[in-house]
Amino acid sequence: MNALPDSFYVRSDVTRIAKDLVGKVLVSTINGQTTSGLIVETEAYSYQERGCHAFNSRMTERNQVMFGAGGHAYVYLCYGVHHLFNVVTNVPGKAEAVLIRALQPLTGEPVMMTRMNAVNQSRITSGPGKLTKALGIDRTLNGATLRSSELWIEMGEQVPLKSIVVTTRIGIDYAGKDARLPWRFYWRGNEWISRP
DNA sequence: TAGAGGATTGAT
DNA sequence: TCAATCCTCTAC
Repeated sequence: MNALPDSFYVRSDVTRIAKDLVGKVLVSTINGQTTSGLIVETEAYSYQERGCHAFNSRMTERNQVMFGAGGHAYVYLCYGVHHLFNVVTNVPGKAEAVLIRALQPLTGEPVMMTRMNAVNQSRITSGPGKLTKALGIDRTLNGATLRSSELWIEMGEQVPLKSIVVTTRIGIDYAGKDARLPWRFYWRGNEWISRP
């Protein structure tokens, strides 16, 4: 394991971290089975905007992990069906996080395909709800450090800024004008992004 | 304590 | 276009 240091996560610019995470490698070892993938799509969330569960620094039982130190996992259940994985950033008290929306599989593809009940590996990690299932991530990892033996993020490829597309986030129409913030980032031309 | 709705997905 | 599915949050 060669996990990114806490200093990577404990920074004050969540959009910068979201951009920096594109090209990094997310690794899980669950029940002795290792799976990993290149991060190709992310979204940033901050207590300062309405798209975020912690808007206005409102802390609840669900989102309290976001109020802790950067470098931990925030995992929650969406629509009662899908687990979504976020990376908590910034210092304690400043609730910010980066949602990992899509991966390009690197290792453990057979394990992922089994978990996904898939006959081929096409698009098995192209979406926030899919990649958590493929990597075996669920709410038992909520609050876990990203320097644990089960879940961590490593250096991957250096992605030039011009290869990162900046656009608006998906599925947060309820956020009003904040839904138009250019806080979604993805690797230009990568076939594993969740949608164009 | 009841009721509404969601940072999605896959099938119709 | 729509149902699945259940946890969380809000209002009463």
